[in-house]
Amino acid sequence: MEKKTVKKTSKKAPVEKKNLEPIVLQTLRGMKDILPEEQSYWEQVRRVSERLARDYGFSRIDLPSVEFSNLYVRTIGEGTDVIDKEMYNFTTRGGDKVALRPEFTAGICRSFIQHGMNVLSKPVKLFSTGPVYRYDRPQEGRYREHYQANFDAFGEQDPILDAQMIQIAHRFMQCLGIKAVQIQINSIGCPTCRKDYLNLLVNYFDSKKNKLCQDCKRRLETNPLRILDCKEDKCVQVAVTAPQSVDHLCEECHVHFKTLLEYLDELDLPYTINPHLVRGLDYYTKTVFEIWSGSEEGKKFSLGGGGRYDKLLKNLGGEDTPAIGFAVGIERLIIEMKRVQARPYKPMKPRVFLAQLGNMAKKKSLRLFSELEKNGILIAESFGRGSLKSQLKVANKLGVEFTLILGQKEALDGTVIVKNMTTGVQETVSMDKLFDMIKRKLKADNVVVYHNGEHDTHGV
RNA sequence: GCGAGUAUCGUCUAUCGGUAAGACAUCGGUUUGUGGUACCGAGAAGCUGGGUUCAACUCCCAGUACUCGCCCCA
Repeated sequence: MEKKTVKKTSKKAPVEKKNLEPIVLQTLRGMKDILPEEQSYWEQVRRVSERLARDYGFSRIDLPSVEFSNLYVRTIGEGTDVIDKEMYNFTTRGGDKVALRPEFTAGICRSFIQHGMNVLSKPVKLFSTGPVYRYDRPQEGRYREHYQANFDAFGEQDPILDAQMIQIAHRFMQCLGIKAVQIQINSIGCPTCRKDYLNLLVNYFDSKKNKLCQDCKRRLETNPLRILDCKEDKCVQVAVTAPQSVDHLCEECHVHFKTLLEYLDELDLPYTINPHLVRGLDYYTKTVFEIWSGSEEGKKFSLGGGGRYDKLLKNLGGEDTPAIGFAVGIERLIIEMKRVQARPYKPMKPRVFLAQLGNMAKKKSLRLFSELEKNGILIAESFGRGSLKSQLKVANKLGVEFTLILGQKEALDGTVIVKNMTTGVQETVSMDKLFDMIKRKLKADNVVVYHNGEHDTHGV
């Protein structure tokens, strides 16, 4: 057998071969590993989102992370930051211009049309979750790759759907233990009434042009709605007295909004009408909303948002289909969960540990483990360890209630030692009685006190 | 895209222009088939690249990453 001298590896110069660039052992900027210790939060979000999706009648759909760039450009709109500054665009080897999805809705609309979902009974409710990508400057709660949970409903224009969507978003937060949220809501009308409103707005801002910041002077040309959303002091001043879209809705949009508010009142959902809420994507019509974290004072940030996009399907070449949707940012939910000390998901912990000693027992223990697993007994092990002592240490740290000890002697006799980790009492039982005994003991459930009085509080 | 700050073992934190220290965690041991404590031991770090210097982890510059603010958004 050849002996190898194991060279000490260093993360600085991992590759010694010539002509190879050193591997950078680091995530890309704005991208993050979701490590095991974080998973209890993620699991909780997954469980809540999947349950709500099911309960509110949404079918799951999973789409590629990559689509033709122009799908996003056409839906989200040129002139938006998402498209102009934040898209992960690239060209494939075949020459296709594609992009990593910056959001879900565009792809879902594409899929809806492509697969003729317009023939399904309405509303067609679709739930999706996964990573989305924006090439942005990372900071807390903002990553270049981040996860969203996304809900869309197609084919129903009744504002009751708007109300239900907001209800789901709100329930989502509640179920995660995030109680203090604000629902911000606005209506930006349909293309018809928005056109008139925009004229009014442009006239208004034009008359106060010299009081606006540089960006907003530009926005006057490109995207006047966004001036309402500007955080510059002077622009805020000007925007306060600007005409509001809710005051200039056409009859239909007005009724829609009014009815929605009635539904929300009926649901006892507290909302704030925010005439400056405009959202950064061009496809919205009528209802737009966001869910903000936090109470009155303190920092607020958007946990999720969405709105109606009644014209988008038609614009993409599909049948004229009203639709509404929203997305929540999972990383942001988790930040908020931690802030309010919400409970993450607690996975089942093994209550039995299997220790082995000696070659023969080691072989047998592999099978025994598997038999226990097949019998639904969640069990831990540390097969790689040699000494019984070190295995018991692990067992102790895991906080199990029983340890099964399988040694040379037991392996020969067809028995196993069952050790109560609380009392230290142990007994030898024959293999064929083992499963019943374990099950009985675990059901007894009277073992809660640890022998040093300490509770294992691996909460996270 | 703009502005500010930060960068030392896996984590947290020291020190120093001249050999980088500790705590937690990890692994091993304290007579070999028995866990909590204690004791002993081991492994483990100066983000990268330049410059100043006899000498740089320390000072300077650049890059990178992270954090914060703005923009925007989830």
